[in-house]
Amino acid sequence: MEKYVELLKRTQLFSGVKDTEITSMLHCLQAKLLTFKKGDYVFREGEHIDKLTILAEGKLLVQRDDFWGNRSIVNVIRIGEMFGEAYVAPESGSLLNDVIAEEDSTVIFFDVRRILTVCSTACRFHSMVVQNLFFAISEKNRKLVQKIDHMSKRSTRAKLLSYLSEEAKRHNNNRFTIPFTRQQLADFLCVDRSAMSNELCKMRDEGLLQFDKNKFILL
Amino acid sequence: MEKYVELLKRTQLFSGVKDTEITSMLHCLQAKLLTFKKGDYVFREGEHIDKLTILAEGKLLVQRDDFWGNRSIVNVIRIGEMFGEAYVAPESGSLLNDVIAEEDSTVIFFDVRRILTVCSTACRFHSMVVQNLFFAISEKNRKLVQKIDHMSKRSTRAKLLSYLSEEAKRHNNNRFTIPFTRQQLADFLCVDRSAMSNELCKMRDEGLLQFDKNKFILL
DNA sequence: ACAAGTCTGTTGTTTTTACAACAAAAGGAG
DNA sequence: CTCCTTTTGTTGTAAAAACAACAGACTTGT
Repeated sequence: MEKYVELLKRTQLFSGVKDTEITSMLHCLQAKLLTFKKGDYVFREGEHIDKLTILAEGKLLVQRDDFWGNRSIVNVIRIGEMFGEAYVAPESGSLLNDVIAEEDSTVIFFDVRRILTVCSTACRFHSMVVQNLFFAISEKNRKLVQKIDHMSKRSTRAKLLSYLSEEAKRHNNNRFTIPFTRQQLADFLCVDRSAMSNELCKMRDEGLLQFDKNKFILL
Repeated sequence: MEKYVELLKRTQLFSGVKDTEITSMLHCLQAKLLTFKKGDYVFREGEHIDKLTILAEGKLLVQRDDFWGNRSIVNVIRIGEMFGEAYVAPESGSLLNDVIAEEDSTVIFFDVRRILTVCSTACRFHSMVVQNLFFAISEKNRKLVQKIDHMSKRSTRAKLLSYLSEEAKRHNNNRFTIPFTRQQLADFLCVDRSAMSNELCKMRDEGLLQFDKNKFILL
């Protein structure tokens, strides 16, 4: 656990909290470390969760398979990112998605109740963490709206352009790497993989962009 | 303003706060009342907002028109509901959507900075409001994921079924009224109106549901 | 009550997407 | 290195959605 203090220091949740304070908060929040093999479920849809998690190693996908077997990827959790913020609130209902390890992963679990119930004596920085959590949920909220914006586009091409240009903007660079395989990108944008692959190649042939695997260049 | 204390008492933000305390908080948060005619912009995409708002009268739509003129409705704000929570955080960037009065509307504006900076002396219930705000953002987050879930469905029919069955579940009743005209529902689900209208009628003919205007019955 | 405008359902046509199937390329395990 | 699996691009066909255009029902304002 101690080895992840450096990582935690750079996360949104512990932003501005010092090493020694993080160490004491790990106890206060009853932090636990769990590992998952590729393909393992971290959470299942329908579960009632009372844990906030930060990813220490690997990669997670927040996704959902519907009745017809179509998969929809809602979000990717990368190292240092969080999952479960939206379920910190009491009466937040059951989880709407599966969370699955896309690679062998290590996840830090925090006790939710310990976060909201400020322990004034032990952790002076508890309130700062609560505020960080607040801003984190706020930011995830805006990201979800952005995703809705991509998905709202009518054609596969428009969805791709919307997503890719946002990634370019986010990286401040027209060269960037996406965290998806083709199938995953299709599941993220909710379109058919082969149709999307086709569209990507057309766009490349038209000189709109270049790509190699999951490295893209917008032109 | 005083006439809306009863309304505010029943909102998520002021849940658990007494009348007299709400009255004093209205000053503390520099509450201001503004009215909008049908079609007026309450906020515009790209704006930097520093106000939290609660709708007192009318109806608002959170929407966005893309390059090709396709409109996407992200959310409806009904009386007592809130907009702007996700932009309370500093550095939350510019607004991603337009907010438009769908009917003549009255909106209460609160100063965001006053909400986050707890004034310990004046308002004992300030911290409760902050917590309420926290839970509200959290809930909106989950609602956005639900919307993504509807939109992720591949066919118009599946999108409709996903949306309508959630509404039925939310109302605890297979009879319910939706807050949309056909065009708006189409914009909300990001599909073509006529195709959707067609699909609705097919579903009715197959005995899956009944409808009259925006009243629906699932069978 | 009337006229103008909006909303809804309906139809036919065009375009796009989904689906299925396969081959080539890349990556991994033994 | 070789075999096996996964990923990606490609194609043809079937299905679905978008688009356009219009008529009737319903609203709204005068």
